[in-house]
Amino acid sequence: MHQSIALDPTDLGILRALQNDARISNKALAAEVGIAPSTCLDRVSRMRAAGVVKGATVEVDAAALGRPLQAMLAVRVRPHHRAVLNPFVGHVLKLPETRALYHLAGPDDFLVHVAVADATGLQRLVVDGFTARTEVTQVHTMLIFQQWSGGPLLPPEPSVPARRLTAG
Amino acid sequence: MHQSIALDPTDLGILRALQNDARISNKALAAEVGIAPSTCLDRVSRMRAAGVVKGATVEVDAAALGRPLQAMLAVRVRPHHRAVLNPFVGHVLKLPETRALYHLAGPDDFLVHVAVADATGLQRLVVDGFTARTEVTQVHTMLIFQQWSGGPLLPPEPSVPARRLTAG
DNA sequence: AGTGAAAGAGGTAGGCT
DNA sequence: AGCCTACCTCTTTCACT
Repeated sequence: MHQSIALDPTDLGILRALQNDARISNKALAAEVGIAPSTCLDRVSRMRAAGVVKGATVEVDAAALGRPLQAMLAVRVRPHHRAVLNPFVGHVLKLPETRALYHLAGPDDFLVHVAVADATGLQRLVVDGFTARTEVTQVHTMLIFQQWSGGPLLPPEPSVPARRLTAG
Repeated sequence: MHQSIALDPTDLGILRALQNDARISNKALAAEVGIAPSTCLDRVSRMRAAGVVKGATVEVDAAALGRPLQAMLAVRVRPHHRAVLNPFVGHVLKLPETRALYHLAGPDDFLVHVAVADATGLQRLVVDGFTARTEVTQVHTMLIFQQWSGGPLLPPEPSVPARRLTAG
């Protein structure tokens, strides 16, 4: 871990392809970046070992699962002690409605991305899961109308042929 | 699309396993939920066709790619016309720094999750990519200290054996 | 709908250039 | 380091229950 590896344009091509479709076969991946399958396997293994490539996951349609309503909750927690923050984080991650959690710098301490069945479910989540807790001083609920994901995550300045980077 | 399918506990097990590791082999997946590989293949195909399971993607370590600084930008856009919103969305999705984009109900219209190399990169992104645009009236930058992802996304009330659900 | 078997394709390791 | 080959496992189809 925290290992330093150099990513050349071939590695970046692999990264891009894997982010577009994590289930691509190694053979097809190798063909796409123009190397032999065995070489490709080695490249991917090294990027996995370095921590550049982490787990693969499928995207699931929240609406199709009966959770068509999504929201961002901006939460303020007091006091800002580890003894308070850590249990709060653990609690939020245990909630089945939680999709993502962000610890922020700013007036709002946390942003929680949640998916619920309906307005009643959202109300119950906010009241019972957040404002009921003594460390939570404020919750702002922002409904999500629509969401998009950005393109594949790549290094800044893609024109540079090879950079020494640190995995972490 | 928008097809109605029933998800039984076996389907939910498949969903959970695929969200934990999208690259699991079909054979291992079938063993995990206790069905034959051919049956498992059929289940996954139907969930893909129904839109419940969408594309698979690998998680990439932003810090390892030279983008260790992440932030949420709360953006206000005026006026709220499609002729204004659509080009703004297109612009944001084209930025290489964009990881996700959310259209919200509330005083802030959009939340943009971005990953940059350093504070200078963040400043340039905010100034050149957002406040420079005439439709953008305000940008609040919130640094992300740490982030977590929730568990596998599953239907509400998991005790119900089978529900009729709508993909979309 | 679920299964089992069989043909075909792909993954993976080792040695070589 | 990259590649080729050979083995071997897995995927996928199809007839059957």
